Amino acid sequence: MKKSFNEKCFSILRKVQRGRVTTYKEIAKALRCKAYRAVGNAMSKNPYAPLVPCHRVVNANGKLGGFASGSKKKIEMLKKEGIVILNERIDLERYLHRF
DNA sequence: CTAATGACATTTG
DNA sequence: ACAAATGCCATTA
Repeated sequence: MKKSFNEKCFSILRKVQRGRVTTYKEIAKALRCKAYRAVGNAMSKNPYAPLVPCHRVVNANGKLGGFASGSKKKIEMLKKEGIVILNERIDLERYLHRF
């Protein structure tokens, strides 16, 4: 059985190491699609909660985006991983993971 | 199959 | 620079 779109997203996101982030667009690009919307949807479902670091996924403009347990929580987690967040924003130039 | 939805992105004011 | 409007894609009802 072929992998669903979300499972592909998870496979990619799973590669993102600690202290690093990615964007919905980057994931879509890795899939050779423009379905960043669908990627976000997949994350919201996220059946592989601890296995997939969905909190390391942010918006393309460096903003946080959303999070099931609250954006606040997301910020805390990222900060704990060593990521510097300024004004609820992330320096993508520095932390963006490239596939 | 058609319509509605959402953890987005880009363009416009 | 910020806020609102428009466009996009896959999933779900």
